[in-house]
Amino acid sequence: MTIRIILADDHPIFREGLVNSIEETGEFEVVGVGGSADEAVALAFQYKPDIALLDLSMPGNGITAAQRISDAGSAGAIAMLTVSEDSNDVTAAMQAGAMGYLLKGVSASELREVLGKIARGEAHVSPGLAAQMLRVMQNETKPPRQPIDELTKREEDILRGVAVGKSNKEIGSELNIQEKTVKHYMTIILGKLQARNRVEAALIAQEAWGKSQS
Amino acid sequence: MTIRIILADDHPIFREGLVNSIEETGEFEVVGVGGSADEAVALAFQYKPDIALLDLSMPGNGITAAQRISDAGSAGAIAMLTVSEDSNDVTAAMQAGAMGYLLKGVSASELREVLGKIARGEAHVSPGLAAQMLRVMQNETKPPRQPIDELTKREEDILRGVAVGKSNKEIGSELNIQEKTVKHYMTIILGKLQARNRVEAALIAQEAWGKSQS
DNA sequence: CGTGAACATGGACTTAGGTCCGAAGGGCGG
DNA sequence: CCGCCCTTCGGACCTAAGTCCATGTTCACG
Repeated sequence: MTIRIILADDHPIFREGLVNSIEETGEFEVVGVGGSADEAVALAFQYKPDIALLDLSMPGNGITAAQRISDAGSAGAIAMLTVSEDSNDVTAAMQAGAMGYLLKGVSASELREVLGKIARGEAHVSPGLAAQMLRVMQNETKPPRQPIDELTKREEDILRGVAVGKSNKEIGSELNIQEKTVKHYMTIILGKLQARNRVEAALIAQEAWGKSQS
Repeated sequence: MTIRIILADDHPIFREGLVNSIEETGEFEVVGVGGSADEAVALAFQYKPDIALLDLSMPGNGITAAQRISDAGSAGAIAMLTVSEDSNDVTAAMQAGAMGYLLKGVSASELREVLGKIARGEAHVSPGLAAQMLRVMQNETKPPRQPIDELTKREEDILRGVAVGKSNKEIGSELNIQEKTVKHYMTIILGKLQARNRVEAALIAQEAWGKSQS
């Protein structure tokens, strides 16, 4: 009983190497080969493979293909194949229904081993990537708290004006408050940001918020 | 008379596909296969191939390998193979002695055609990449002239102080000039940059010179 | 040699920025 | 109800920033 696989990758030479690597022990059979997301979805629908092995970055987007195949229930399992070690890609792939995520640098035997696991229902991510994902998830749950995050809504409104070089008078006019009030807020803002003057505050703002809208 | 080739790529599956693609018509013979820059250099030295086909981004850097093989005269010609369409990579590869630059998405027949040209002494870059390189080179010979580039040395000194939030007095002290002189220069700088105040000038400076040294 | 550019400074003055004290209204939570 | 925070504003005042007029020296170039 062979494990039936469809695969989709837009690099012909790699695809050929892949087919050979997968089939060389007779344990797996590649029943369909495509070069884009659309072809992958059609092949999955047509062949109902045990595993759909998809390139992450092919035309039409591998993750989109994974999502569509998963939604349609057209494959027993989905695995992604890519050079990307970006944990965002891994997360996105898993959320799209992939049971596995493999790097293109794997050897043929390792690839077959992982495919076997996936066919048995086990999820797989390269160990290095799994550790990286864990680190990223931990960092994301504890975003660093900057002084600029402690500003009130009004204070932020005013700093945004300062960050693009506007005078207190101009800011007051825009926000319909007195220049005097803007000054008052600036004193508070400078204190919170530990900035000595508005230039420093503007630079801090730009650093934190990205490019100013010049 | 077959064309003898060594190839180096750190992805085993791709490498296998590559060997098969190259050898399938009998016109080429892969005499050596490696996975890193060092292996490529050693193989070239050992086999003196007609063509060394190198992956740009393998361990030890494909461009470095190309340079070493070219310096040693160990191969008739060098060709790079990569996913990168970055024209800086193309330029670097060519400067390292590569006669060809191919994208990994090429078909097997196209690959063989290009290898044949290279073996005959013709250089080859994918047409799209060649056009992109031309555009980049044209842009580089005519760098856009920014107002900030029109500042005198002294004006720039002063703007650098302003760009990190320093007062005129502080800048004067650092540069051993009067605050009065700094003010004078600021008037000129603001005029040249068409900035209304020092905050705008600081933002322009940061935009042009990158991050301020906070 | 004459001229222009770059660098430096003074005077006088106005506007902008920032600080600190004070006051008040509204909303929210204990 | 009370305290706290947010928002808004006034007064008084001092320093910083910016402008414009003027002057002078040095250096490089035609």
